[in-house]
Amino acid sequence: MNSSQAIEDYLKAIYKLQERNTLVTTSDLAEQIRVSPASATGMIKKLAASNLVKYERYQGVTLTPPGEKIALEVLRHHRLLELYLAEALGVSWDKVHDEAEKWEHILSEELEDKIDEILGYPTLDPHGAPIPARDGTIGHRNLTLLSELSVGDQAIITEVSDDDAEMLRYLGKLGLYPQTEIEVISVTPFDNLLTIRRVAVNTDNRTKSYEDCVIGQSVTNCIFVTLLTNKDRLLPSQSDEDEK
Amino acid sequence: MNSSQAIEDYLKAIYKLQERNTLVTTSDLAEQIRVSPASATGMIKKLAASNLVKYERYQGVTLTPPGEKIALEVLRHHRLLELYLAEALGVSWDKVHDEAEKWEHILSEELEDKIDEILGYPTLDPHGAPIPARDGTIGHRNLTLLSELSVGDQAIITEVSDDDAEMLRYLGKLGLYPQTEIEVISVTPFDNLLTIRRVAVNTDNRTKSYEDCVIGQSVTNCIFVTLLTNKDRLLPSQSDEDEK
DNA sequence: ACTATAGTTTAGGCGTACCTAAATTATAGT
DNA sequence: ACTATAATTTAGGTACGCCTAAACTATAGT
Repeated sequence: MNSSQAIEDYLKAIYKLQERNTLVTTSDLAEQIRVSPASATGMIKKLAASNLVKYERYQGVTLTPPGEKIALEVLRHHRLLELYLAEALGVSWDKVHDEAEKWEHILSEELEDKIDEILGYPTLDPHGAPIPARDGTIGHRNLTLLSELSVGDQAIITEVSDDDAEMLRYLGKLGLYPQTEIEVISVTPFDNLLTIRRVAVNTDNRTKSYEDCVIGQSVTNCIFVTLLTNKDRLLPSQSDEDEK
Repeated sequence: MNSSQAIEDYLKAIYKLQERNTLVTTSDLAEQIRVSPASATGMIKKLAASNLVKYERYQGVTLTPPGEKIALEVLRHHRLLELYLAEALGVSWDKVHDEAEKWEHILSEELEDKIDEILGYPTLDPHGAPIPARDGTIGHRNLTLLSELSVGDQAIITEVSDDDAEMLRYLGKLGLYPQTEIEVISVTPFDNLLTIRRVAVNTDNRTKSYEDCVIGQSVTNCIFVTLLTNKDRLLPSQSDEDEK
């Protein structure tokens, strides 16, 4: 595998963009990697020449199977390392991403296996993202953004973006971690500010407490959720009561 | 600290060569780094321009204080990582060097501190080499080579070279680890083959067993020892008996 | 259908770190 | 002291991955 760090970074970025956007453009990629569009064009051509991506000028870029394979390997390295750093070395969740970003490119298969074993073959990283398996399979998830919810919706946070340390510190302060149960209390007509009610189980393990916060779009676009259906709902909501 | 991986490698190599040779030449360095002499010259000039080494054409190279500081930091990273890989991740002692070689350049100070703490602030790496302290101090050791010993000499292995995996596997097979007590049984007149008696404490913790092996110069030049004086001697030796 | 603008590519360069081949300098043997 | 040899440096070149500036396409609005 003669893929340099730069190549791995590009493939990973393309993979992540493909998860969300139908079409991955040169500028999307350039922005994600923080590189000029001209540089991205150059690398894309190189990747296409190595059959790692499919590419037609002005038409965007798509991973080929070999390209996706490498992307998933890098992603596996990254997410296993994030979890290892958090669990074994006590690195706080806002810092694991940047560290893992450096380490992912030099992690040997042998060490990866040891880490995987030590962690007990985990499937989710500290931010809730699925860890690809060794064979390159990865659990599919629905990527509903918190910003897409409406008043009264109840949901479980499944995942948060891992690449902005300051954002993660903020989310930590608000208690918005993966697995947290929330309800949308209100939405402003402008700027889509959401008032979120967070449900926390008290230390007695029987009663629950609620805490509300107001968050803007840059935050609600970082948080992925699973919408709870009526059956799943665990707390009486404003909208339920309205229906009566 | 704008020192690239290449710069760090050069400084570390110069440091290691300085420990042994009085004069570090361009070709010594080129050989150590496995680079052409021409490349070494180029990098040396660059290091000299950054005041990391003192250099005069054809006269060899010496670390300046700032250069030595970086070298010791890299060495600290390397040796802490070697020990961490061995202890926490169960990597065998012949493989820790190559892995650490990759990781040493991206280890952050924060993670280094965590690793140091987890390991209990160790002073020796798995091959017996001293780990520089955070402040850049490093325990001085006498680097007597096993190849310098004579018949009848008894010694403790203090350290072995860490950079040749195959050699380390061989040493492991022979049981020649740091802290092992040995005696030179015989030396051949040609090629300096040494017959080494290794002392092993039996599982009963009371009796000792001995095992002999014959090793050549490429092996005896990899092993550093502390010579035992008569007082320290723990087993009756051939030469002691000869003196009677 | 045409033009303004946004997106993309080409052209030409830069810095790092390596290489080989040729020229130079130092050193040791006679 | 001189020359053969070994060590070192210079000269010129490669690959990678980035950059800016300029040229080019595509697309949306009139």
